[in-house]
Amino acid sequence: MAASSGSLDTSGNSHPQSSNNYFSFSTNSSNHYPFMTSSSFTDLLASNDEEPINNNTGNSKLADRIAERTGSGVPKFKSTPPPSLPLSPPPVSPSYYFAIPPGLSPTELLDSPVLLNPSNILPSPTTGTFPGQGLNWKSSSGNIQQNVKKEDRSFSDFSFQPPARPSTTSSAMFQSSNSTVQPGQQHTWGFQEPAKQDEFVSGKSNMVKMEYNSNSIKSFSPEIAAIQANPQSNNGFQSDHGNQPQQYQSVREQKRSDDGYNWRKYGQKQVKGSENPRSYYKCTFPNCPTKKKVERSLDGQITEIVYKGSHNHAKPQSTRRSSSTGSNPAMIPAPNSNSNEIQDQSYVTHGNGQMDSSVATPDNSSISIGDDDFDSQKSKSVGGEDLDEDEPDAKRWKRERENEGISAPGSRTVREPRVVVQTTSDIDILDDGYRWRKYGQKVVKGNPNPRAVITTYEGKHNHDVPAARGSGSRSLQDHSNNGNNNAAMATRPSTVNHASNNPVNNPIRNQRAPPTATSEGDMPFTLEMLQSPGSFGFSGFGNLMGSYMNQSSTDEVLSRAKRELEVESFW
DNA sequence: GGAATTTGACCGATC
DNA sequence: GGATCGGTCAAATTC
Repeated sequence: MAASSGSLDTSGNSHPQSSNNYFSFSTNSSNHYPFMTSSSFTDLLASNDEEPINNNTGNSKLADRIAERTGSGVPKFKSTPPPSLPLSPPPVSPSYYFAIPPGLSPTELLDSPVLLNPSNILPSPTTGTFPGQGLNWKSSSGNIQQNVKKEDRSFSDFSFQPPARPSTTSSAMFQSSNSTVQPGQQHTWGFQEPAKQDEFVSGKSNMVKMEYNSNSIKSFSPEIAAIQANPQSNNGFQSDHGNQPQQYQSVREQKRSDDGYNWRKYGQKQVKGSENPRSYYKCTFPNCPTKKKVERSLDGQITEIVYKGSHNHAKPQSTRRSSSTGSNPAMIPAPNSNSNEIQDQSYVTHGNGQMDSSVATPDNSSISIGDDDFDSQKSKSVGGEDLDEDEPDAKRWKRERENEGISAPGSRTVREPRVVVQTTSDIDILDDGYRWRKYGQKVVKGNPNPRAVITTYEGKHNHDVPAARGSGSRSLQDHSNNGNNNAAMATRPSTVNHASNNPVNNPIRNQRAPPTATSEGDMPFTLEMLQSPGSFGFSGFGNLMGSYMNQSSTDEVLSRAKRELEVESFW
């Protein structure tokens, strides 16, 4: 099938054989899933040479446009071997990814309606808070002007904190600085070197001093935050402070979570289809049924977190964490504090200062970071000396990956961490006419847009669209059905937020195809969704929550797609 | 010595 | 009914 990553049919035609109809980076007809393969961003982008993204505009290739905009060319996660692994500076300055196109300020970007649709923002499954609230992201574009200043403040608050010294306490991560972002100012992205990381996600400065990461992490587990702030974080970026001795926490040191709860590891298993060991944790609170699964890459970085169940107790005081690891006061913000604007972005924080309310919701929510691409992909870090502690299997994995050319020695394949709150009952009828049970939602790490949504479609419907759906969706459906079923799948989603089309933000493009996906028809694919109707459609700032917008016509989709493509060129 | 982690074994679900 | 897999248990180990 023409399952293509992050695709949107902007041509109005459904060509099963032509995956590039859908904003796809997949241009190789023999490989419709480049992001699931060893292809690097560069490869993928380069592939546009053959089959440029079909935006019907004849625009320059994305890679070229990126290069034009940035002057730096397309980041080469794979093809450009890291100079010397973890301690070296990133091949491309993280700030590079924050290049704002001339004439467009961060504020303007944030003012994009796509950011502001609160209906699309789900509460944290563990905190019940709404990430967007913390950022004061407005739900109405009509107030943009009035709120510009406020937006600016919020933006700067969560994002562009100058790097503090590594020894700085984690509060730096969430400090609610009122400093104004200087457009041209260079900021590190939270690749802060952990002065010390004796907690899994300790509130160290590295944890979420992630100027860059804050965007993509703020709504999620601090584990993720820590991971992303980790110099070895999944983006393959490396610390700007790379001259410091490597002080990454050991596996054992990472056992504790700073999501505010205490967890006890009760098992670990190597799951099939993933090279990463999966650890099982239980909440240590008596009778609390909450569990979580954590997958780590071989270098110890979390690639996925799955929460199961909900806490039946308030978040414990941070006594243990305080004593054990130099707790991060900011991780448990004082209610209504200014810093909540940032802290709300983290699972461990909650603007209302209550955890109970939040923990009551998980069963009804489903939020994830990462997507099934990542679930199934095999990419892993293989280039780091982190592998010193690898077990034989890990070494084997490394060897296999190298043999497969997945990642050249010394290079790093990135993988997004994923947070999933498992759910037993979120069913919605979406605009594609089908009833969907939402089980996960992802944020692309490394994506400046914390709300970018990638919806992964897996398999294909074995039934018709349920009746009584809007004409718009029917339009899409009928249209999609003109092709084969597989192609139809690609067009069913009514929205596309191709945040992942952002070459900078598309680590998933490096992902390999899942081993279980043996046929095109069964291959999972992603559609990055445009967001709310009338949205700016800026992929880099798309609304994370709510993958589907209520558009009612294909034309509208196409129109947005075009706009989005235009915006995409910023990246 | 206690607490936490590790890890092999076991169990249930699914194919 | 057997194989496989994910999840859990619990003894051993580590800190």
